[in-house]
Amino acid sequence: MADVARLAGVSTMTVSRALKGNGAVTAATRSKINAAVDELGYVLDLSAGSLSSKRTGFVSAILPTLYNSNFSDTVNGISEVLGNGGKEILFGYTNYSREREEQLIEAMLRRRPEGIIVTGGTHTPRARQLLETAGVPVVETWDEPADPIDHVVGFSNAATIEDMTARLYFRGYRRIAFIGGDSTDDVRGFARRKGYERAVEMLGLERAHVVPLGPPPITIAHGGPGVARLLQEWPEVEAAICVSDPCAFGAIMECHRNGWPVPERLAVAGFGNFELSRHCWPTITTVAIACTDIGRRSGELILQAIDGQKPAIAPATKSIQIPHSIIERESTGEAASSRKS
Amino acid sequence: MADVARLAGVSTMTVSRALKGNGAVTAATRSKINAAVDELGYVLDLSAGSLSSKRTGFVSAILPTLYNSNFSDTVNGISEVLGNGGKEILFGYTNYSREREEQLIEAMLRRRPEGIIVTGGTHTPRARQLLETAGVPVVETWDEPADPIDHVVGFSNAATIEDMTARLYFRGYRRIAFIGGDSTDDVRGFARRKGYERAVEMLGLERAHVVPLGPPPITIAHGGPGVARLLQEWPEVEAAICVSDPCAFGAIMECHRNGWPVPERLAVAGFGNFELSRHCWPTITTVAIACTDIGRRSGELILQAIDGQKPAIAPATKSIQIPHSIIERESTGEAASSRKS
DNA sequence: CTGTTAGCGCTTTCAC
DNA sequence: GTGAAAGCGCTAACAG
Repeated sequence: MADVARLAGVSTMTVSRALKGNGAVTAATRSKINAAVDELGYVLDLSAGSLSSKRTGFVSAILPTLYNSNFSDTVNGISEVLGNGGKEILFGYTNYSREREEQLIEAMLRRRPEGIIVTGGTHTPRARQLLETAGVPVVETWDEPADPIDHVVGFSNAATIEDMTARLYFRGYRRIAFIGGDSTDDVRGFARRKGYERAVEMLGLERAHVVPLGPPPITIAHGGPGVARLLQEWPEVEAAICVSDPCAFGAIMECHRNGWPVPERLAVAGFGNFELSRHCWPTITTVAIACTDIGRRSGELILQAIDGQKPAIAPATKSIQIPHSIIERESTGEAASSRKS
Repeated sequence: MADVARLAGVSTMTVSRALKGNGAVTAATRSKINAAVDELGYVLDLSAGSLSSKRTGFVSAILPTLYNSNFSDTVNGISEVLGNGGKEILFGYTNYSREREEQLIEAMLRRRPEGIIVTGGTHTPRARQLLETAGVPVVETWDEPADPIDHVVGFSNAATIEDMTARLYFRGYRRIAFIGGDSTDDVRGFARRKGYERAVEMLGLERAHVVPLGPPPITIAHGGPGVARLLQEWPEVEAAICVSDPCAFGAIMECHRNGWPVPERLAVAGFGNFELSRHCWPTITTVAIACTDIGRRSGELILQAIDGQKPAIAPATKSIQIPHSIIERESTGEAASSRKS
């Protein structure tokens, strides 16, 4: 920067102001500086700047996995808002491990993020403590933590599947099973299963049946074996709710393979409204969440909190509810009436 | 850090050494320091450290999209190797826009990465210049650039589809179409289409037929309309090679929907060996690339180059070829013989 | 094995 | 609108 200043015949301070755009610099000096910048191929060094300004321009975002377009949507939402706010995002993936999350949080804290977005409301004690004492706004997403650290942008995973179960009941299904959601490592899948069980109880259904799939990530590959096991364990089952759309898709493909018509032999529903489910044959009934909005709202909250910190008035902790909706498609269609008739 | 040093009764330099792990520090002083760190809840500030040491610990990785598990695999490979090498990764997504890539490169350069991994070998002139003058190792991946900037970890997209076309020919198919690959924005898809056309010519097939899908990203949604249009434009077609697996999947689902048996009425092949294709019904014939290896090798190259720079001997620019293989599955199975008989 | 000194490249703060 | 001085929090380099 000193070189640029010398070449432009000004001080480094003026160069700094010109490059940041906001500072008050004459058009003339500005163009001289730009010329010098171009000639030297100079690129501003933000790491030096952030040391001095005490604002790194980083926000951390920690998510479970790269391989889930629901989370990718959230990432997109975060990027969109924070990008416009001039922040860069440091992404980290936990692979559904709380220990890994703790490590990631610690690693990111070393980069002095101005805000932290995490997925879910359960963390290791140390992770929680790190987040609480980090001194920057924290947003927990995709869940409704019992005891929030700071801000929350989430929804009740249990409620979504309660709704789905009720909807299947409404369509005439009585023997409804759940595939997945047995591992506490997948906080959200676990909550969905709980929602299923609660709904079964409230609707007074004869039986709740859960097919365990083990620890996450649950992928397409889990659906086939899951549905095969379900039909063996409970041949009278009429409908299966899968912990997620990819799992539902795997289940449906297995049904095709075995000549079990969907939804006539077995209705299948998923979660997440993945692209897959819209184009699959049959199309898959699912729970739609505004995943991108989760990211956007989280980003907005962080941005506000960063700005808000300056007036020495800590902005009130916010909890934003993201709505969900049941999308009924072919995989649970007309079946109920036809099977009854 | 001064606080920690005071509490532990040592100098900041000793604290710095203890915290980096490598420095020579007595076990006794080290434990005193750790105690002080824990008591104060101190977390090292890497941005300050990197200013001083001139090593930021960052490596940039720029990819086309979040929504493609092939690239996610590459991201995973990069993370794996660079994580072990003590580097953090700054990810950026271009959404297949070269302008966006240029912006990303510039933004990342401001963070002084120690290495840059980009996807593909075509960049805007300015982007190319930025990469060339960045003074850090650059790896181009997923392609075989005609004029590489520095290192390359790639493969010939054209060759993969030449192979696929030849394989279909070998299986008896003669009327083979290609779906997608019409947009120059998708460098790799475009190359695949070129491979198809070359193969058609070399095999002396009667006709090359390409169904255009427009600019990327090409998703599942494109497959259905693509195949419908193909069968209308060229009813005699026997096999379709899709620019990617998701597209092939969409095509197959459309076939189901219309009662066109796959592969009996139309054989379908894809690219990328997505999880989808292994579990779909029918399973999808595809090109498998060692995507994770692309990431791993790129990471290794960067790591070597960073180390190598010190001995003042610039390490030779390397070009690593990633192999591909054709995986034949049900979507192109037995059809040829049966249709001939 | 530990401490001292200097300085990384920028921005803050204040003066003009 | 521009400049000078000081310092952000750490580590390189050297001395002991």
